[in-house]
Amino acid sequence: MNEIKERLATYFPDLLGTDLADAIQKQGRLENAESGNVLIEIGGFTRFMPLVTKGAIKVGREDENGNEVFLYFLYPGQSCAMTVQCCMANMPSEIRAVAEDDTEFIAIPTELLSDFMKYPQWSNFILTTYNQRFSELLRTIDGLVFHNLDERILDYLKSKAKVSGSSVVKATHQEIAFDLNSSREVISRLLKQLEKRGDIQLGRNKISLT
DNA sequence: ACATTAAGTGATT
DNA sequence: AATCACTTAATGT
Repeated sequence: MNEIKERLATYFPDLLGTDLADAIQKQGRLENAESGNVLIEIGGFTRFMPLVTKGAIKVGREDENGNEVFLYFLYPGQSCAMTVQCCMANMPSEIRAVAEDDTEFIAIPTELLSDFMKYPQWSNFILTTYNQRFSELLRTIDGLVFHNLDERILDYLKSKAKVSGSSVVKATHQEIAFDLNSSREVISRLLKQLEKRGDIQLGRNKISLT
């Protein structure tokens, strides 16, 4: 049994069965990325669609002034709905995808995507990931609309903790500010409040969830 | 010991 | 909540 099929069985069991798994095994490639590697750049054309099998991928957007906004994380068993959208329409990417951790994924060449739609397992999978992303986006938008920056920080930290599997998050206030499109000072002050409330504990370059 | 980088603070808008 | 100007604290060389 080859590596790709093993990964599918573990993280994408719904895709197993019939010819689909064979096609993925044959045409897909197992790839690794180091933490910080940019997988998809804004305005770039994507050559593959990633199925995450290890680590996590951070997906973000940028406004016209170059401010970056964090959208969501992709975990093992998930994929990027945006890729499908812009690949099928042959449009440049609207988002940026960066490996948050040392990450492994199955890369599926984009030219196969429309072809894969003939497999019911695949079209179902696409619909499911679409729904998941949509829900996550709604949550993020809620935070934006209601200006609950402290809540957003907490959410962000929890997500990060999930990625590393540890309750200690390694990040500087500046990095958080960048991801949440805020300023370092504001993040520092809000983090201080959260610490006073007992939600977190601050250290240099690290934050512990409690 | 010194330079660099992260974090804290007060004032202003 | 953001920005500025500055201070203080931690860390690397």
